[in-house]
Amino acid sequence: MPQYWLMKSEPDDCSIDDALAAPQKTVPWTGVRNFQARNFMAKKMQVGDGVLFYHSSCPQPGIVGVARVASEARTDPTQFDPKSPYFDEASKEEHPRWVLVDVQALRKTRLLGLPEMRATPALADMVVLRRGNRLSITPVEPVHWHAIVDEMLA
DNA sequence: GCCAACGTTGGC
DNA sequence: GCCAACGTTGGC
Repeated sequence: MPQYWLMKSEPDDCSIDDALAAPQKTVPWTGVRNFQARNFMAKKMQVGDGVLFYHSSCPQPGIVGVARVASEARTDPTQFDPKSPYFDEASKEEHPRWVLVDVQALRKTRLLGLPEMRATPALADMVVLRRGNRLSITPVEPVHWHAIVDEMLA
């Protein structure tokens, strides 16, 4: 069964346009430093899963594209790089703490902004809309995936 | 810049 | 194992 995910990226760091411009339209999803989000990648994601590409921490937060999980989880090399903002001193090479998956952008969509998401009854109980949610990766129910993707790709 | 909300750390 | 302090996320 395919599963669906919403993945947040700061567009200053990696926007949907950046992902589409990358080789094979594929970018390594570096920098996840939250155990719950990590566990989604390490234990739940499968190649081919659908991804809603979300821009966060920007003037117009919201869904901006559709992507797919393009690799199994593997070690995130930035945790070992002292010059990286994602460096984790406590993570040892023989026991890496953080993983990433590759994400392949499929296409850009119109902006489905956060206010519009909140105003859409069919999306009311999406995990990402729950009060106080800060997870950078959240599972998406099939009903929500289809409500969004069917309309945006129509 | 502010602040709500949540995660992590560390003392006990 | 509890919980206060601190740090981070992310919308506004």
